[in-house]
Amino acid sequence: MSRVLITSALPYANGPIHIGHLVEHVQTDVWARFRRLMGDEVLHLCADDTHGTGIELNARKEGITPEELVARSQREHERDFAAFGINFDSYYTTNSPENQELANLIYHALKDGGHIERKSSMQMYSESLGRFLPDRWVKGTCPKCGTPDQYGDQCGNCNTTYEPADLINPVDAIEGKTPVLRETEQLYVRLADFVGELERWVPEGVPQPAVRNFVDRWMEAGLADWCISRDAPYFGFEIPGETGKYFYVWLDAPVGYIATTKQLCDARGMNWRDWWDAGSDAEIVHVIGKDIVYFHTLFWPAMLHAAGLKQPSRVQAHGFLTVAGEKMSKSRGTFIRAEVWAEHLDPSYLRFYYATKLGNGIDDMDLNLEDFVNRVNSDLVNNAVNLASRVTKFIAARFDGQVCDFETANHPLCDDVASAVDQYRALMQDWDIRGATRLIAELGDKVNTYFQEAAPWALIKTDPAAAQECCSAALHAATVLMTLLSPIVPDVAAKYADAIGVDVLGLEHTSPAWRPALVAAPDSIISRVQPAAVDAVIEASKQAPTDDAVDDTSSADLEAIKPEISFDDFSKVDLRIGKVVSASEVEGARKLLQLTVDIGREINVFAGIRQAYPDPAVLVGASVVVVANLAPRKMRFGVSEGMLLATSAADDSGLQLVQVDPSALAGWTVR
RNA sequence: GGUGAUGUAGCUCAGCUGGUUAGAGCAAACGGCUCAUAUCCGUUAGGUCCGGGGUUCAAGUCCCUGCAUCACCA
Repeated sequence: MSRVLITSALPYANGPIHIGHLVEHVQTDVWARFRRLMGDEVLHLCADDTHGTGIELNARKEGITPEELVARSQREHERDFAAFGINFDSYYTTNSPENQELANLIYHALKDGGHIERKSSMQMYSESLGRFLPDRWVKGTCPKCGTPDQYGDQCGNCNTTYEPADLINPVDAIEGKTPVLRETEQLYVRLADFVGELERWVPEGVPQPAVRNFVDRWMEAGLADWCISRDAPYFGFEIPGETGKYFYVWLDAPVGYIATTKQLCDARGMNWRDWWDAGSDAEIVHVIGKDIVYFHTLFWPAMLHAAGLKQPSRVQAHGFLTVAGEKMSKSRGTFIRAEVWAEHLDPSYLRFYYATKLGNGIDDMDLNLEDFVNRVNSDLVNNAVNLASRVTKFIAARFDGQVCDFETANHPLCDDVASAVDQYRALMQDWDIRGATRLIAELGDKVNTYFQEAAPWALIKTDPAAAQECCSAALHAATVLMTLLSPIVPDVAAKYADAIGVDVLGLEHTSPAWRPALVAAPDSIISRVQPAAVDAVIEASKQAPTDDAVDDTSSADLEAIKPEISFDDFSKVDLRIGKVVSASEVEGARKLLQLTVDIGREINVFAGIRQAYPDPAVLVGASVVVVANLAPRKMRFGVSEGMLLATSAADDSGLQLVQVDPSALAGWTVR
């Protein structure tokens, strides 16, 4: 038996859990349950990440204290994870005494080891706010390409990185006032001190080739010093021995893994050091998104090493979630909160679907809604669940719930079943959850085929004993199937277990020698996904882009106003009301729609709005605004004789045509 | 801009260190069963393995190059 401590990255306490978070937590939970199934001792831990300027700012926006914000967030997060069957041994918070104590411990170890350095630098300071400004609180014109309204760390247009002070005409993003430069002294960890140690650790702790690639490149480029302090005011832990300095949130966030262990161990009368001391025999596994690989493969192992604590046995990274091939979007209704999903759709559906897509790589994963419905209905409900249902019901109805012995040697099923268990273990151990799911589906096919060909409903008329043997073998296979499925969809497995009189399915139930005492017909285990329910989730998730006060990207992402023009310039543009006569997709063009528009005469227009109007027919009859005197433009598909006014956010999300009241007639002038 | 990943059937993906005729599931068409949640079984059809070069007796697989998509940048 091994001991495994496994974590997901700590969700930031300033927003709701959404289906993107769940990719990670489902993956972690499936794996933790898998290890438990294999008989290992498992601690599955997580916590809210609660510090930093983001929390402070959001609390201020809402008029509550950071502590109140953080407490509410934790309640909501715990509720959402529980709804999805994420089975934490503890879900704690980084804003805890244990975390402060352990952060201090690690800091002292770094300091005593001579790895902390002081450096002073000039930083942007707002006199009216009385604080230094984080990079993204400063905006101004890019010093390289001249694009206005860029953040203080990187230009969104030319991607140049720079310091906030390099911006032309910098202003703070809160009040719009001009900040001053002021000298400040900060603490840095000399990460380069740990190069030797990291070179040793990385090959064992970072087994995924694609991730290893990243890390090796960073190591080759050289490790820069890491700034771990922030000036007051800051929501976080004050640095011992300093005045007005706080730990940067990324210093104490991963320490939350240990703090949560300590809190749990204290409650259970265990010692956290049994898990985290350098000599511990426990496996420590961190599941993270690929965006935070740097922290978990360089900073974190270095910190742990300095403090004489155990480094991760494995850092397991995953890609991001897209929905329908695109980033989650509030306006498209694909920014789906866990809470909203659970209101309309069974969480097991999502767990299963993610399992069919989670491999060992860091490729992004797409939630394709049509594929989702097909996959869940065919592979889970029709294949596996229906199999469990048909076999148990048959035995309950025809054999009074009794199974009998059957010959396992040379049985058409038994070898396949046994080898499936072995393959499953190997695939899961290597984080190929998708492979394991495929294996389960294949096994389901085999058992269904066996049952179909053995046809016990016919056989029972001539040879009831043989029919019972065949059903008993099928039940054995179905039990194995449900056991292998249990880490992925525990609720489904639990209902099956109930039908065969078992508390929790375990490895012992996968033996062909095991017999249930009595087989009952199960209650409806899980029903098929209703496509209408999927539509309802999307509908319920749609919101205006500016609707969400918690999201800080709203006003910040507006495009800059263009240079001034004269009235004469403006009056050169002839805008007319147009009525859409017809609209259709353009063969071979991904973004274009072809429209015929009546502006007093009919013109042909190509518009790059297909993504916003997947069904062009809805546009017919719409009253739109057309630039009527734009020079015709020859495109690959024909000539475009006008342009339609449209609006969208800076990143093209929320794209829509500008439409006017239908009482305006075709050809009217817009002025 | 730097770096990484991906591109195989309508969809989602397998194809290990190069080796018969490129596979599976779903979706489609047809046939069969009736124990089961209209489920299950069988058959058929579906591919310029992103494009262009190259190495090799042999390339989806290796090398170069181009294109497209996605991501990360402490």
